[in-house]
This record gives sequence, C-alpha cells and structure tokens, in this order.
Amino acid sequence: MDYKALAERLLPGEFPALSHFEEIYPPRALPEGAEVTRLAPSPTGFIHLGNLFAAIANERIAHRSGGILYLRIEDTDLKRKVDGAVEAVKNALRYFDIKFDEGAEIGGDNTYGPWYQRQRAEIYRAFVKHLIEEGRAYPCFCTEEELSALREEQTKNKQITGYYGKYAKCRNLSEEEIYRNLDAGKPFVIRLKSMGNPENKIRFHDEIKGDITVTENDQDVVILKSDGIPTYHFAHAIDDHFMRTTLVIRGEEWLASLPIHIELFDALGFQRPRYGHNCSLMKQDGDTRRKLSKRKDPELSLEFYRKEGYFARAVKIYMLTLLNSNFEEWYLKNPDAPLEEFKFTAAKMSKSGTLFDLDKLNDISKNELSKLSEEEMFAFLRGWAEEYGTPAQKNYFSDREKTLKVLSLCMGVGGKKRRKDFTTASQAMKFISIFFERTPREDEYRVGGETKRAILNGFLERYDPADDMQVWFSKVKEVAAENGFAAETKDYKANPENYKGSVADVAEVLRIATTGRANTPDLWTIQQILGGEETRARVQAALTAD
RNA sequence: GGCCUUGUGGUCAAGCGGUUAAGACGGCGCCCUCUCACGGCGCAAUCCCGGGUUCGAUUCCCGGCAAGGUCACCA
Repeated sequence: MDYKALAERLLPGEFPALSHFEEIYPPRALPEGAEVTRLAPSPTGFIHLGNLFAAIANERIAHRSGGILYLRIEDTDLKRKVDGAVEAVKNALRYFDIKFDEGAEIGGDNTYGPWYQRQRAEIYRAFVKHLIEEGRAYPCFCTEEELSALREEQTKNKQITGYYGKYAKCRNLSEEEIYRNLDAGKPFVIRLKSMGNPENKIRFHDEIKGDITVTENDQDVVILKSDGIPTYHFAHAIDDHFMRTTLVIRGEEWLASLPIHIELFDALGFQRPRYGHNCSLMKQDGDTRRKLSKRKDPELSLEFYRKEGYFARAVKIYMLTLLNSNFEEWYLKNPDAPLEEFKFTAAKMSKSGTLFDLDKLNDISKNELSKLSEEEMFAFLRGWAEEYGTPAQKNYFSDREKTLKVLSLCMGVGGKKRRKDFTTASQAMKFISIFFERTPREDEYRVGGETKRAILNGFLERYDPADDMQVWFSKVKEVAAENGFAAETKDYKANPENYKGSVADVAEVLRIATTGRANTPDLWTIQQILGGEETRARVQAALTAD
C-alpha cells in the first residue's frame, strides 16, 4: 500500500516538516530539577474542588522547583464549550492564590502557545499525516451504529469491548476499498494502528502511586475525529511534548488510559513526561463512598465556598493537608511560616481516595479566621457582605469604629481570647448582627412571668452605663439575691434547694432581653457597645413584650 | 465481566520486621466559668480476612475479599 499517497489524500496539502516544530518549541532553558506542570481544563467554566485539588498540587510542585505552571485549554470538544469559561477558571483559581506563569489569557511568555487546542490543529494534523505515511495510522469508516453494534456483540460474547485485533476491521481494508469509501464521500476518523499486546505487562513508575503495572495497549484508538480535531489522547501527547511538560499530575481516572498514552508517545518518537495520578475526593453516600459529583454535591462547587464565606486560605490549607500527608504536622510546628516554605512533594501525596470531611475544613476555618487582625477581619467580612450580604448586612460596615470595636471586644479578634465558633463570613455576620439590628428572639426565657419582670425591673432601676464591669456585675448579683436566686454560683451548687436558681439564670434573662440569645459574649461589654439608651430600650421592650 | 489502583480508629493519617501502634478532626467526660466561646485535662475507638516466611509480622510473599477507577469520534 502506498501510505504516502493515502496520507496525501486524507490530509492534503503542505505541512511544515516535523523538525520545524522541534525548532520553534525548543526544550526549555530551566535549571536542573525544575518542573514544568500544567492545568488543562476543558472550557466548561465549571471549576470544582477536584480541579482546585489538582491545581494546588501542580502549582506547588512547579514553583517549589523553580519551574513553570501553565494553563492550557482543552477545547477539542465543542459541546463542552461555555462562553467566559476561561475567565471563570482564572478568577476562581486566583481567589485561591494559584498563579500561572504562562498560558491562555495569562500574558506571560508565549513561546509555547497557542494555548487553545483548537488553534493547534495544524500541528496535530502534521503529525497525524506523518503517522499515516509510516503506516502507523489508518482511516476508519465505521459508523456509530456499527461501533455500538460491535460493542453489544462483544459484551454478549463476554469479549473485551473496543476496536482492536480482529474487530478492527478498517485496519485491514484494501487500498481499493479505502479509495472507494473516500470517493463515495464517506466520513472517516483516523485511528492509531496499535502494535501492543495486553499480555505484556510494563513496570511503570508513577510519581504518586509508586511502581505500578501497566498493560500494553492494543486498542486502535481514534486520534483524529471526523471533524479533523484530535481526541484528548493525541492532543495530550503532542501538547505535553511541545510545551515541554516534565510532570503531569492528573486525576487517577486517567490511569486507565495511560497505556494509550505510552504507545502514542512511543509511536511519535517523543520522550514521555513523568506522571503522577492523584486520588479523587470522595463523599460518603449511604453506606458506600463515591467520587464527589457536581450534580449531587453543592460543596464540590468552588462557588459554594465563596457564597458561604469560607476563607480562601482555610480551604487551601485543608486541600494541602489532604494532598500531602506531612503537611498538617509541619503546619502545626510552623503556624506562622509562609505556606510556600512547605516542601511539597508528589511522593507524599495520598494514594487512596479521601473522604471529603467538612468538619475538618470547618475546624481549619475557625483557626485561620481566629488569626486575623481586626483590620483583616473587617476587610474579609466587608468583602463578603458586599458580594453576598443583605442590604442590612452591607450597612454593618458604615460605622467603621463601632464595627472594629465589636470585632475586637466581642469576637476577640486581634486579642488573646478569640472566639472560634464561626467558620465562615456568613456565620460571623450573624454573630455580630445583634449590634446592628434588633434581630428576632432566638431563645426562649427559662425564667418567666413575674420573676422575669422583677429581674428586668430590678436591673433597670440600678443600671448605669457608666458602671465598670465589677460594679455592673455586683448589681446583677443584688438583683439575683432580691429575687431568691443565689448571688454566688458556689452557694447555689452547695444548696440548690435553697434557691430558685443562680446568678447565671438571672444573667440569662438579661442576656435574652438585650440580645435575643441565651449564649453571647460578655453581656456588660455588649451593653457598653450598644450604649445606655439602646440597652434600656431593649430591656424595656422585653418587659412589655410577653 | 476484563484491566488497573487502594485497603491502619467514624474521618484524614504517621509508622514499613520487635512501638504502650504517633498526631489532627469528630464523639464523650471533667476543670475553668454569669451563659456561650476560648483554654486545660482525660476517655473510648484502628492495623480487611486466610495462609505462609520469620524467634517475631500492621510492616515481606501468596491467595481471597471489599472499595474505587476505567473500558466513547468526552475530557
């Protein structure tokens, strides 16, 4: 068979010599050990936790080693394309502090572009043509119907499904048949003529999983689709070769197609990059666990974390603790060191699927938020409120001084006794709402009726906003004693039968009256911030309410 | 079903021939305390199963089992 003529018929026209591409995409001049990694999303615009997970790993490895992280857009499938997707991806990743050095819409060095695969058609086609000339690729005229019929038959006969060996019927088409099909205008794809044998096992070193066994590929996979665009597999081989990727960190769902990629790199005469296949994030679903799915799990969407007001750094730290098993210990020992100093390695990445644990994330969030200064917390909360808050919440930030006071005195921000009971901006906003709005009462009075009124009245009679905490509290104790409550908790504990309750119960009445909640920070401080007038008004309102 | 990967407390996990089998989250209890929170102390809970190898296996080998992934002109 005249492969040269066939190649010309299939992909007519002049293509640059293959060496041309080697020249325009030369090996990168990087120091020894520098890794070139990439993120290669398809432009669906939906970037999720799994993407972030891989993104952080790729970013850390590249930048730890003094290498390059670039962004490539895998837009070979038109059906997946969504407008504005690249912007969305970049924004989401910027929020988590992932910085690219090169790539689509990045504006760095453009030597290795273009970064959209659709714009690289010429390169792919040149190599496909070359493969055909060498007899390593051939046209296939099978229709989708034929292919699915084949699959059905194989399944029925318990054969391995796919286009291989004796089932690869277009592989053995005569020259005459090929040209007849072509003349008839039949659409075709180009398939790789596989030389592999699945009986052969290859030892392969995966940077994450260690030494693994790979079965040789024998599938005649499609490399060029009927629209003239390559499949992922082929584009991967070409792009990662010419973009000079050294290390491919990708999800373990790709492990199964590794044999294809190995054969493709060999057929093309390219040196392969190293690979690391990372585990996926799982979720407990009933009594089984499964991959996080974007349809069922809102927490997979990065947007979820922004809406809830998670602190970006906390999410990143959680990802890091899952990603590198020794990160958590390091962070415990170096709480103030920049995250960049952690020695991130592919070898320390987890081999097995990890269950996404919201409790753990929440714990990290509390700790991270508790490290912020008043100014930082102010900026963080205001930023969230501006984007997601109610009009009333946006207004919490109009009196800067008051808000700062609330943050430092009642949330302990910037001080030693910090509260750690809110994990997100939205929770923190709810927490401080009592200072800015008369929120509906959330907790019921446990002491009611006459006693409650007597307590409230007793308090009002004595209340003086100028009192310091000691004086204020001794007055509360007086109110307690006057109404049959123990002024000292110890007395109550010793002889509970002598009292209606303790000063704690009295304080609770006052607390609910002023804030609507049974659990709050120190009441005296709250009343100080609210001011005498507002405090009186609220207690008065509670007196007449019910 | 074939192929590949993975199996240490509920979760994330360290350990990789001899350990009282770290640590963190969560749970429970106690202390502190005007409530909550913070903080402190403590408790319960783990080596998938069966065979080997070995004086000795969580660690090594074999065989099961279970879970996950994948078998497209999607990536």
